[in-house]
Amino acid sequence: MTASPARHATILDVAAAAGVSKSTVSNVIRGVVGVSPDTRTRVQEAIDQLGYRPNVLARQLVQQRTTTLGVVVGDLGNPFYAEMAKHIEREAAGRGYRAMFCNTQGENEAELSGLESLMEYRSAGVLFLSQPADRERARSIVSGRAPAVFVTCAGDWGDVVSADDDAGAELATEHLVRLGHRRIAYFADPIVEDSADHDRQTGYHRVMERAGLSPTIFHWQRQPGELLRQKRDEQVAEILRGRVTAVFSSNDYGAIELLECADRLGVKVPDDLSVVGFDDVVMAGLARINLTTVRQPQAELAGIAVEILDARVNGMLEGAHQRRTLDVDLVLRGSTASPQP
Amino acid sequence: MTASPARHATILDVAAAAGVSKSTVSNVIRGVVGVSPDTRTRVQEAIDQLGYRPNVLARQLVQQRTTTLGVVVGDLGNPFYAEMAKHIEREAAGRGYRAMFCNTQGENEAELSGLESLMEYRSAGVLFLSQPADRERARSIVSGRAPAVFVTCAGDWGDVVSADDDAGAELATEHLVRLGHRRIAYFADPIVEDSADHDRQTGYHRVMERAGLSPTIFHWQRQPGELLRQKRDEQVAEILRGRVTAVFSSNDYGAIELLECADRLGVKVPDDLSVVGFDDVVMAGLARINLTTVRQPQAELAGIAVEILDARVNGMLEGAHQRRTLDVDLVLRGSTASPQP
DNA sequence: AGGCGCGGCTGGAACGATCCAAAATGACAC
DNA sequence: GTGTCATTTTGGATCGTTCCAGCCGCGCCT
Repeated sequence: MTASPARHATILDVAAAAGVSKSTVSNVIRGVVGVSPDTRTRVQEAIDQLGYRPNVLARQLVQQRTTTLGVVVGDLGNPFYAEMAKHIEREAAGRGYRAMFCNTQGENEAELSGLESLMEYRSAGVLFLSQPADRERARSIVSGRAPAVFVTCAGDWGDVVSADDDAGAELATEHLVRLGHRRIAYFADPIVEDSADHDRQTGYHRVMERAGLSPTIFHWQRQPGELLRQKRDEQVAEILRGRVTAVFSSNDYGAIELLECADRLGVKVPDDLSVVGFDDVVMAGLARINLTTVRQPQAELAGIAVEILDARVNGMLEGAHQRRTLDVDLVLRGSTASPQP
Repeated sequence: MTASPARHATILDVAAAAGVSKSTVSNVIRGVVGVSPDTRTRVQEAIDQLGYRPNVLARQLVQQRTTTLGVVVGDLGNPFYAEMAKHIEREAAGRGYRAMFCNTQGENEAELSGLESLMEYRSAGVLFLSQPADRERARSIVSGRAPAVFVTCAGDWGDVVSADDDAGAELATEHLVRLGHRRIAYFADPIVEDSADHDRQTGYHRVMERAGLSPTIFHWQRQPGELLRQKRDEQVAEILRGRVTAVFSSNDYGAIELLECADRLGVKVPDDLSVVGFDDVVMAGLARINLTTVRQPQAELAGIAVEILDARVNGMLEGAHQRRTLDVDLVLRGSTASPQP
């Protein structure tokens, strides 16, 4: 049970063992027609006996194409991205791709070097789960080398698959307006200035205007480490002092953060404050969180994204970038109610 | 802005552009000494101008080793695994590896084909984040081809990096005993029969015995789809009828599940029922969850796992399998209290 | 002047597959 | 026995690198 020599059998080893040429072994592996049944079984036996596994590197080198999908994700620790990553991995595997993840943690450096690395691996395509921070450089690294698909984020140099952020924001904001709220704030995401946020903000603005209400945009402050919690509480206390009675958060992550602050500050949800999120991560459905939110069809988003990327890779889809927008639903839970008089 | 030809420049293109041989370009790329500064800058300019990126496939083919780490994970949707995946990706990237994830969703088929695929990619090593279901076949696919490291799970054919599950279970159970609980149940994980679960169960048993209490083991039933919630509630109601006042769950995921059931059944935590988890996922620290749990040092686990794998890959670590066990802490939160009289 | 050493550069042989054109084989008709 | 044709099988070129042995030119020592 010592360390192994890690010696892999090659196609030549198999050929020798089966008494045929490497080409014949190759034909068997690839399942081409025109190999006699007799030879086929003989080769197959040699393969099994040697535990031969074709070297994908060599194959991809000669074929000039890979089955590697690069996935750039901002934070796998964020449940929404983790869930999306899961779906994407499954979809990719289902179509014969392997997913290579780059978790950038919002660091520009990590993102760019990750992308370069993905290109060096000759990834067949790149999937962005979060908007690249330095979009010009990201573009110059990828564009012209691999097709890109942006999932739930913006990108003007690739296909875009996203939920209907604008409509979702309308649903959420209208819900709050109908409940009778007048001072409704929008909590933007601090980490990325992405299009999802932008479109949600647009939807929010439109509904507010229609209802004759004045919008309030709130940005979480980015603070490192220990100060974070206290700082956030201060921020939230500040905004609540403005007698805001309802908040629409750009995403569930922020909404849950807000619920935390509210709990610490002794603000009752939904009695003193209504909160609506966006994403519908699994956690939002927990009885203890019970967050009213806008559901994004995660599995469908992942499925369509990989489908489009696959089509691009195989040249089945040429020309202008696609933009697919999926419908969203408002999921009513316990974090919203009519304001107290 | 049309679809691109996806043509990559090769080392020969660079050589031609710089007026040198491919070998010289290769020397520049690899940063070997013995290239004149003049030539170096000329080559570098050609590289920049052509946007040349070395083809990792070709390099790895000739070098007979890759910088790809395969990561097998049961469920990226599970926060604990997602968080571990994040740390592992970061550690791997820090050491120059790229992580290829296989998310198996507990399906044996997906696991084995994923492993075979990882071997076809000639992954330098394989990291198991969840115990392989079919360990014999998993072993036969990987063993002798790539070193394996098992993180927070069992494996007798590779290095093991895990938290001190036994001691953690003791901490958790002792905590409940000290609070005055007599009927303390252990909730095992349904999905994997893994060593983490096993060791935690052992620690639980020991403490129970020492305290002269009789152990109760509870297994979540695996039920697909809609029946799930109702079925679980029934199960939990059943166990509570046995006048259990405290539960130690094999992991946070299950503990949070249990909190859910308790909420639905109108059982008050911690008044009617104390709950202790294991892992300390981020979610456990939310005020709304507020779960007393055993903290696993996730980042350290990931760091050491990748470090060991790296050492194996580079032949710096030969011979017997290592077993590293990291200390854990009990994190006291609000889900535990003395039993009501 | 000739030999030596050395820094700088280069050509060619791998690596392990694919894939195509061509060769081998065999069956069958004449 | 020879020619034709379909079916199998094969050799060799190729993909883009690394890496090693060897080459070239130049300055220096004797």
